[in-house]
Amino acid sequence: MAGIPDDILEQHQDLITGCVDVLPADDLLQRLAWAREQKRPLRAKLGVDPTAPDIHLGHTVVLRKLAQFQKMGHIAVLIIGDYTAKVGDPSGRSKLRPRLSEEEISANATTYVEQAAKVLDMEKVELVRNSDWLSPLRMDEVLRLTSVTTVARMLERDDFASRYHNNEPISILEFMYPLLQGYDSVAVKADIELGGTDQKFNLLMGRTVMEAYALNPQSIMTVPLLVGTDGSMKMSKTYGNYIGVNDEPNDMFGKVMSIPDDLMVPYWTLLTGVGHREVEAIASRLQRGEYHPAACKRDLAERITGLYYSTEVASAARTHFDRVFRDRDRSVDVSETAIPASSVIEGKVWLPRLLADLKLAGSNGEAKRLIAQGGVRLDDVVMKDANEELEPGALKGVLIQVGKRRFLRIKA
RNA sequence: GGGGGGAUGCCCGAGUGGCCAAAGGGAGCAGACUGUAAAUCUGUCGGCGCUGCCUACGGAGGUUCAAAUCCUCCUCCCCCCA
Repeated sequence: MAGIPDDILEQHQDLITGCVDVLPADDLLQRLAWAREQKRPLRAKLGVDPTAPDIHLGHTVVLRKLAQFQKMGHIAVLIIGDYTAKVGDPSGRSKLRPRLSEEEISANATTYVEQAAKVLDMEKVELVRNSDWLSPLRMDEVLRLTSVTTVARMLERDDFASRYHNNEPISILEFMYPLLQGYDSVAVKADIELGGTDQKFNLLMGRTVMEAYALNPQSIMTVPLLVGTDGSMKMSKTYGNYIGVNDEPNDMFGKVMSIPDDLMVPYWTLLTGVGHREVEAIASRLQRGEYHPAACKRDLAERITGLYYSTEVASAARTHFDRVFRDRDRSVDVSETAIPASSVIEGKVWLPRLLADLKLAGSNGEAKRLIAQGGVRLDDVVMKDANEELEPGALKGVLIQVGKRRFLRIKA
């Protein structure tokens, strides 16, 4: 690349690390160089629909990418899709999305911004809502939008195509979504739009729309979808395989520890902000057996926890984890509770009911199964009899353990 | 507008009158093992103090000793033709 300064090349390398697509080829590099020459920052757009109240680490992957632009002096344009949330993005969906109410959307938007602040410098973010420009659109403008593409092109898209072929519903409304998202790019005059790989179609549609509006079509960058703690499906609250940015430190640490080993390197790459050279070093040391997987995962968990809390808290979470799970030290801070009145019948406490009442089991039946499987301990003694009747007095101060990680102490 | 197909447990998906609380897989949970809440293996997986009872196979009725399975109507979805 003649005439492009080394530090721009280095910035470019940093930006594309972790990305799946950066299109068109070299466009980003040209823009970075141009921005340098013109002393004008680029406008990097990220649109998010406030469809869920909590954000998890999966959402932070693209936020971190946006934050990188921000750190390089470019403008992070964060669009809250309060209008598009009502339409519902069909991306990756096999079903129609439920439409959200205004109240839900606005509440979600608020918490989203709060949580995004853990990754982005919100002081410098250009924060806008797309209802500002989408809501007043006139019908003739909408029709102009619908004419920029064709049904055939819409149906090229994977999720539409598969739904179409699997006899699953696609509403016309859903066709509007990519067009509206593209119109957002027109409204904010985006140089670059970021998104997950599932957004590729929408991002490319943004280029089509921008062209139709006589704007220089944006560059697009996609980041991988983060695989959740189960190791197979994308991280999502509905799959229950997520790590929330608001999770308690011990929980966050523990959840990272529960990921399959194969996920360690992707997590280092996408979630830690650690440079790509360092990640490569970690990966090769792991592969050569110079870095113990358990140690690597602890370091990862500590690193991630530290990004959302202080390094002291993260280190405490590590110590806590080691004591409770590795060293099986039961004596650490376990919450205390009284015996619920509903558990005491005729002066006796029937163990399965107690476990169910304390939410340590979903039902009496489940509690009985847990006992039968040897998963219930009272003060470290495995309980074997599901019909155990206990005196309330004898339970005072007793540590109840269900499975490996659920503990509760009865108040003395 | 006409014709045809479909809706099953958290998810996917078998089941076309009794042996069905419903195969199989996934997720979840537990145990063993360990490097950890990885991996692997085993068990479990609607509720009820449970050799039985209750609730459940889109919704409401009906037939039958007996219905996820048959009939009627309704809701929603898909396909084909126009």
